[in-house]
Amino acid sequence: MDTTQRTDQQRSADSRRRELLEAADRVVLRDGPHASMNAIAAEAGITKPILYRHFGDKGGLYAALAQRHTDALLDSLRAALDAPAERRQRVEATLDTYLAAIEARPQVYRFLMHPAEGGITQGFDVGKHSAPLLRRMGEELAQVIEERLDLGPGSQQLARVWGHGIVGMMHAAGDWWLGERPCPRQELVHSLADLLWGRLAAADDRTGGPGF
Amino acid sequence: MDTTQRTDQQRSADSRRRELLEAADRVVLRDGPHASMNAIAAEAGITKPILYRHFGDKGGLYAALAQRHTDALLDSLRAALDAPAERRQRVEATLDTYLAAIEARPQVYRFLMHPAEGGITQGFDVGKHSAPLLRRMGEELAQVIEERLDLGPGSQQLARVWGHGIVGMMHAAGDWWLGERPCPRQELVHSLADLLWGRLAAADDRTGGPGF
DNA sequence: AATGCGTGTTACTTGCGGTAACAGGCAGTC
DNA sequence: GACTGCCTGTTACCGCAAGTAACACGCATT
Repeated sequence: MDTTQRTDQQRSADSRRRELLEAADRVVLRDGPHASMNAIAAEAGITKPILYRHFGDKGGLYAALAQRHTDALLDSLRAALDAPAERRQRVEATLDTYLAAIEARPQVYRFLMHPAEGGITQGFDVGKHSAPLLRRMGEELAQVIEERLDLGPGSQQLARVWGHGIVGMMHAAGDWWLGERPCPRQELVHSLADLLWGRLAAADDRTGGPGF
Repeated sequence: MDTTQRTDQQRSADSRRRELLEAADRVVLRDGPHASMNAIAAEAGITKPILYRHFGDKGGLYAALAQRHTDALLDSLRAALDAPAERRQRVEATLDTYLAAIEARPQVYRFLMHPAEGGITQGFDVGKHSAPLLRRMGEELAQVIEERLDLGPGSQQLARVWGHGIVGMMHAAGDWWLGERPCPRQELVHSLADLLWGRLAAADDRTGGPGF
């Protein structure tokens, strides 16, 4: 009766959305975040208004697109973070997972980090302007840190600061590395882990006066 | 007469640019990075083509605008970094300077971090998509680290990784903090410095299994 | 047969970046 | 004094992309 019919229609509606998202994905990965709605519609074999009916506006489409990739990346990172190993091993594995991901698919990475080119964000939200991916990674890492480490009083606050800070470190270093490729990935991972392991504080001053 | 006239005209040519930049500054700070060229021209009391004659395109205007603010911020950071004090004191002072700056003028901060909304960047430059401010801060910090610290072999590479990494940490944590204001600035500074001082590596596992 | 409803279309509006093409003031030159 | 170049300024336009009616077909339900 209605149920079967409705289910069919529902599924068609859902899978249509998927198809549209995949078409959008192809276009965005080919043309960059500046891909026009017309281009995406053409790739999907349809016209603009359908996209707008499904996703509201360009921001909605881009948000849906970003969520897919963000979810996928976060899953990999969680796996690396949950592996049974020493703490430093886990940190390095997580860094390496992230860097391998952005190395393998730089276009996806670039798209995820520049969501604002799609969504308008008219209200001038000071702060919170970072890519949602960064925020989500920061919060996830904060949660893991707070669960596993004994940081004394104020541990929750501290864990969140560290979560966002470490993610930012990873992001900025990765972005720079991706642009200049100054060293192999493993070396970058090791250098960053060294930084987190306090080698900055432990280093000796250079000869001549009080050091940095 | 001639001289005064000529001087007037010359200075008008030079300072015209400054006036336009200041008008653009007002509009961007009021309306956000989405300010239109028409709006900027109106604020300056002129019309669009003049802006284009002075700055080429919107990206040029925004670049000129960004450079002013970036230079100013970098000057403050250099001052904090060069102050005569212990290493940890300097690190904290630099973090605090940066955070105080973004706290005091969040609109400037937001504008500096979103340059891509102005310039088109059609060619899909993977990597190098970060705000120029981040890159410049990273490079400056790398230079200071390499000058002052004895890091053994590969010190230059390591210093650059750390420079960009630390800047990214500061940026991401600052962005998150600016959005949520979960704690006073001084506490954030202290937490980040602790992170750089290896407290992550030194922390004990929480009871129950191998820690993070 | 008639009624919704979901899917699709064409054709339009609005707004922005960017660009001619033209108009006036004010040097210096014959 | 008239002529030429240059700088500043204008109006009016092009192209393009986001977003929106308004209309049209297919198809199950009544």
